[in-house]
Amino acid sequence: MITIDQRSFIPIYEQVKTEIKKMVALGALRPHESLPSIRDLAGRLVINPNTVARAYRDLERDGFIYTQKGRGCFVADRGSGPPARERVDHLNRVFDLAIEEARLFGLGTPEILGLVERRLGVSEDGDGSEK
Amino acid sequence: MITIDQRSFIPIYEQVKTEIKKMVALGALRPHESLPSIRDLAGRLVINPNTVARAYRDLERDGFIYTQKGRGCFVADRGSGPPARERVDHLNRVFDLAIEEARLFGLGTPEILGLVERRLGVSEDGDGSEK
DNA sequence: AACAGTGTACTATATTAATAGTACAGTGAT
DNA sequence: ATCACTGTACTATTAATATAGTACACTGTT
Repeated sequence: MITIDQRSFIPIYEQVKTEIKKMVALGALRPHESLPSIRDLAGRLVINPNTVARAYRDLERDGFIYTQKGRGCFVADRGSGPPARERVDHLNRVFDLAIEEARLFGLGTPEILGLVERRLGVSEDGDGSEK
Repeated sequence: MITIDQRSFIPIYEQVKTEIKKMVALGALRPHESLPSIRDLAGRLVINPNTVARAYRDLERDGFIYTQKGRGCFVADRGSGPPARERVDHLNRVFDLAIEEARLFGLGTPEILGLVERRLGVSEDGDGSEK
């Protein structure tokens, strides 16, 4: 389920937004399915209801969910939500940052490609842990 | 050189710390080499000297640099600094997270590999911007 | 001695994130 | 109507970040 890192620099409401968006993108939450209520989610994450409300408010503003007073919050229809274009841009940013780290570490293009291939193999089946 | 993202959720002093640590790890800054003075770096990054001082103070506490009043700050002599093993683990974590995002987006292994190849091309020479 | 540059140490202020608490209005089942 | 839920809207407070400004002590050069 949704998890929160209290010690992260990323604001909690941003973490909640990211987790919800991930679950929608994954299909773990389907269109028109109801989200946990503000107070319920706040209770489970042991955070303030205001913080969850802030996250839900942002998500509605960005078209990921819609709310009905007195009823709850629901996953929006896929047509809405951010266009694929923005998500592609985001993905590119994520990989650019990873690549930058690798270059700072001194890796060249072929080494980075090899690293990714290895990690892709790892994440194909396993749980991501090596050891 | 060092760059700062004013809109990031990561505190500026943390970004400064990370950049300095990266440069040390890379060898761009060598042991006993002098760091930019607090006021100088603050001027170049257009941030408050107090913020740079905070970063340097943390770096000294963690053993990455040492300071001499009236003279400046210098890179610590380190067999210390994080061992290569930890840095490799870190790099793996960074790429695992990026790959997870890509999978959540619905990309398969070959698509992810293609994406990385494209981004590698981008970061090879240019400034990272597309359009 | 004078000076410029260094780190250090304050005070004060503004902003944001997160909390606590209260209150109100809408929904649906009883 | 009542009740238990829902979202919403406030106020107030705390903590962390970042800023501005001032001052002081130390170093090395002149």
